Amino acid sequence: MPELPDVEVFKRYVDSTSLHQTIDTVHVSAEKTLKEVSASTLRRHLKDRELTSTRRHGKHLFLEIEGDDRWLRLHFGMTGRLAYYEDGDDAPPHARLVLDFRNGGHLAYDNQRRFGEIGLVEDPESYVEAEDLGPDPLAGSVDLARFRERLEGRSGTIKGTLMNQQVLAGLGNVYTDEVLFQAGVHPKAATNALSEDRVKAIHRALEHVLTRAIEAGAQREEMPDTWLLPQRGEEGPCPRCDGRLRETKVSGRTTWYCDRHQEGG
DNA sequence: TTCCATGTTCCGCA
DNA sequence: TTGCGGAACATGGA
Repeated sequence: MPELPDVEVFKRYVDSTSLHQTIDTVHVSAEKTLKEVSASTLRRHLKDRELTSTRRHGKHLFLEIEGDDRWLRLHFGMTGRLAYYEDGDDAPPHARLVLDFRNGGHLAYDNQRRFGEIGLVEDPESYVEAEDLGPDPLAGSVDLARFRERLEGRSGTIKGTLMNQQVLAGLGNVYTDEVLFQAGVHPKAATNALSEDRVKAIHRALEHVLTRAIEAGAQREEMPDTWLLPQRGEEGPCPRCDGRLRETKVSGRTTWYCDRHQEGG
């Protein structure tokens, strides 16, 4: 689930539930999820403090800790999510980090698998730089010229390029398929052979898909039925043309595309 | 039981 | 040397 739109929805969720409340107790389990920090250090940085703001870059969510010199960093892997609750019975089943607020609320980072990451970083910018993450496509800095520049010199498939977090931060398997579907470009098209029009179409689809998906709360069932996403998982008629939706593998990932209107493979 | 999964990392190869 | 693509990783559901 957690690609850029999902993480943006998590960000807004934290903003509306968990800011400006004093953290009373910090529960940490499954320490393998911890990256830059030990459980005791994490507790020390969070206890008796408040979260004051949030930032997102690609699939990473950063939470500012009031009066502290570190930000909490959350990455959701394939199955991570957040849950805010007041009644302890509503605690999610695989909570790896729970913040108990003094007002009685709880914010839980839940992750069934161990692919996610919890860390403390100096600030979002230095983390992004240290990890060499590409620009966030919704941060306003990726206009067409910048986008073209990011694709320059890439020799693989367009799908592989778009999923590369060093090229652009935030696209994963599912939304990359959606972007290419809407742009009418085959996922196996060679990045360095794309025409200017194709690059333009991908850029346009990228902004549209991400923005619209966030508006839909990143809920698949809320997305337009002219999209690939709601039909993903079953070979059938394309909602945009007379073609058929097919499954294949690109860069080792299951890939869905229309065999008619997505050209260039 | 076997296969598959929205994530990243690692290894072999060009 | 660099970058690409597939395998591996952990865990549970279909």
